[in-house]
Amino acid sequence: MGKHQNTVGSSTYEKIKHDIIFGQLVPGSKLKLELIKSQYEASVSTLRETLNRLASEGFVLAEEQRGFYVTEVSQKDLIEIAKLRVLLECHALKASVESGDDDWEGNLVAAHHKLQLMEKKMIAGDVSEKETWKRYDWEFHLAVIEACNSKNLLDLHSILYDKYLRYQMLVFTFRGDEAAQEHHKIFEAALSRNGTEAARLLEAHIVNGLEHTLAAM
Amino acid sequence: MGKHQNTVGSSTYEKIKHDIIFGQLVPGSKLKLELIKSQYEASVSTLRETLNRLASEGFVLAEEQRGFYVTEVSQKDLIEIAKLRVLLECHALKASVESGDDDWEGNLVAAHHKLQLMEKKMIAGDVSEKETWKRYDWEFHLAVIEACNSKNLLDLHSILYDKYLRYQMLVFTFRGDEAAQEHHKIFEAALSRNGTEAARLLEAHIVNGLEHTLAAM
DNA sequence: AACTGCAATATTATATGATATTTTCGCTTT
DNA sequence: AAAGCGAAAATATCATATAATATTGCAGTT
Repeated sequence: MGKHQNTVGSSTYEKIKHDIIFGQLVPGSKLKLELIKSQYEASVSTLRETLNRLASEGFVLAEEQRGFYVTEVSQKDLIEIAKLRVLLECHALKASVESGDDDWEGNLVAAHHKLQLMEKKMIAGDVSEKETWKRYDWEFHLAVIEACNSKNLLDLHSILYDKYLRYQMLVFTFRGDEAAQEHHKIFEAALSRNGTEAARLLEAHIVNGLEHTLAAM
Repeated sequence: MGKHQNTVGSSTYEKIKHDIIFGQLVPGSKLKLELIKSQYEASVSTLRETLNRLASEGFVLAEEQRGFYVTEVSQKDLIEIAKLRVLLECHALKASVESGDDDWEGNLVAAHHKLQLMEKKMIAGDVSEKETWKRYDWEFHLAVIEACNSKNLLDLHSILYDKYLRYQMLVFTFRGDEAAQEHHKIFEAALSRNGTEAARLLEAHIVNGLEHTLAAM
């Protein structure tokens, strides 16, 4: 069967990135090679490859000859990231809404539907599936902008989304019904091809999330 | 004398990145580890660290278990990069012009002056210092946006600039007087704190460069 | 006694060569 | 042609050696 099996490298990459985003690895802490070697069951070389990748993306700080550290968090950094996300995601949204085809619409409807179901569960009090919710939120936001026709833009956005997510996870408190309604409005505006309005709503959505997170920091 | 000596890792990173940007390593070609090992005088592991970093930044394509390739070039990719550069650099410019202080002005004046001198030489026919010109062009563009107050934005811009530069180097033909005049106008508008006008000029500058490069591809 | 500078030591990061997997490619067979 | 089978080549991983940094302890000074 074509089940492509992962390399040690790619799976430790996923694990460490996950642990940084979800706060298992605390901001500013040192990633001593020998220590995380046992933690992640990989050799030093493999870990260094991983940490170098994460350093390029900004999740890890690589200090020449002094080792690796989990990137620090700060209010200033969060604000920068939120602003950049607004800039890139709104831009991508407008392009996407303009050129999205039927496949795009179908995918968007599906993503919104799944997210909505998940949000209903969470509003009802079931917070057990934090990670699944995160995935659906990501898939929805991606579905909206996916037809923007720029791989470069989608790649940059993906990293920014993860950095933003890290802050949300840091203070994890679900915005609940509010966020769900914002998603729904963005969805409707995008589907009716009103790019300007959808972008306005998306900006508000991100800024509200930012303020929510800042307040909890 | 605190001249901090470079690690093998960081210097091979610089070398390989340089060779990709300046076309010594041709787009699409395979980077066989044993082969480049002798070329760059580093061990396999060290090279893998480097190539992983470059893959994160998009200069190298890492194919799981199949090795590394110099990222392909295409007109579509160039257009995407130019558009993103416009989006990010113009945004940064406006923020920078609004909040730049006296240090910023001083630095900008110096950078513009040096660039201008270089451009005069090149217009006079001396194309020997391509790399120095590149550095001054970079320093000028950076000086303009440096006061934007967002490290995240500057980091993203830096990578985008290098990707754009790679295309310029690929077809290297100096735009000469035209580009020099555009730089000068951007400089004047920025210095007189006219952010909107400066952004308009910057966009035109990038788009003109794009068209020049596209035409030569 | 507290402080400074220096040397010895321990710890950690970096780099390498060797080994284990996996893929690629040419050859044979159907 | 297409599929199957190895040998050769390339990649991924590891354990270890080397080089750098941090820490400790001690002597000399105030």
